Amino acid sequence: MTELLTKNILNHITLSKKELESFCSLFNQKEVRKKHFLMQEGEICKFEGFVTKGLFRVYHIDSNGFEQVLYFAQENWWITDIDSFTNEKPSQLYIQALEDSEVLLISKKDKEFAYNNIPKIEKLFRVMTQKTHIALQRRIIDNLSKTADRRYIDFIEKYPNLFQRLTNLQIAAYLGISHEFLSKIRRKIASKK
Amino acid sequence: MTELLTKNILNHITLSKKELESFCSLFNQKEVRKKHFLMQEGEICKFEGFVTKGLFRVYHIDSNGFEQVLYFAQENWWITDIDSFTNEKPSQLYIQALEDSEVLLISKKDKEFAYNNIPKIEKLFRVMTQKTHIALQRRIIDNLSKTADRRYIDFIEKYPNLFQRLTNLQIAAYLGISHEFLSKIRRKIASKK
DNA sequence: TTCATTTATTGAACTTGTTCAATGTTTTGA
DNA sequence: TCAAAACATTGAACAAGTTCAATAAATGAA
Repeated sequence: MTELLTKNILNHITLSKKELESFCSLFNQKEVRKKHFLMQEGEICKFEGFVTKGLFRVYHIDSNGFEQVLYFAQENWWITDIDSFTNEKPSQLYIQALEDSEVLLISKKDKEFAYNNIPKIEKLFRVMTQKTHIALQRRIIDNLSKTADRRYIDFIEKYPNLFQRLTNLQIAAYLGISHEFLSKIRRKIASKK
Repeated sequence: MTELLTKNILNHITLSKKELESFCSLFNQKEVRKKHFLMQEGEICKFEGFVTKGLFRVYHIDSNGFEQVLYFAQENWWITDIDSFTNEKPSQLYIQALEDSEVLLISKKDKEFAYNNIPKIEKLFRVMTQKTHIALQRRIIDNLSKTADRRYIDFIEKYPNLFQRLTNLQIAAYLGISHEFLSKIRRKIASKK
């Protein structure tokens, strides 16, 4: 059950079998059916999660009622609202399953326990946060410098697998454009081939 | 000389006087004159820096020759190219002083030393990276959901001090718009008052 | 299987932002 | 101090992206 998780961890740092087991035992599995929410705006995020099956979207609804997708999380990805979780304040985000999904959840208390008792866990999350940080910087630059068609093409190339599993509505909300405009981009690309 | 640095650290975590001194002694001061570069594209980022005087911009030049500002760093801010520094690969960023400035620099080797010998330093950088991470997420959502005039007004309110010290060219490069359009936004705002 | 719901496409009118070129203003460094 | 350089503003023509409304296609639950 935690096989995918241990593989993921060993990708970032090295841990003894004992440490791994000790850390993994802190997680609880949860099923989330399609369209159901792992978290909604206003709640305080009580967990950090690792997706073992399915697909989630993490999004925000702005004051005009438009949805912006912060990221998608499929198998082998971590999900949380780091702001709400860390600072124990109400979240501004929704986390919704786009397919029948399964996650392994760790509570804040158990994560603190791990920080204090398995020193390398501090490093694990520093390294992971750094990697996400780099990806976020990249995305900011891309959003500032690239047109929507370029961002769409890049998205397909970077996440061919996600592209298959997502509707155009979801992709448009990630790219920050209307789905009608995405449709026009798709037509333009198709006509060029 | 490291007074500002110690204050900044204690803002994130608690450290004994001894640990603080030991950590701070790993930094070297460097002056960077206005318009000079702390780092340029293609170099491998050898440092993590803490600004004690002046102002820097961290930016990227895209394939069309346009500049995108990732962030500004004034007194009390940290600067580095986290991707280049962490993964020891050529940077895609420029770090330039916009005023006569001073930074405290720590090398990768000395930072590793700190990680291994002052356990809480691991926590310091995890906590700092998390905070930046939250700010980056916020900015992505803002860039996706807000129009340029809104982003400009928000920028002024959030960084009144930076606003005073920056040219409109720099602010436009941060907001992701042309400086001509920023000029038109400014006129519109002024006429409304 | 069916029909209601969600998703995708299209066109027309509109808004937001860019580009280019000209002009005025401020800063700076020799 | 003064000329050159950098910065800021403006207008006109254009490109990128939105909105709204209508229609078609795909999906899903009973």
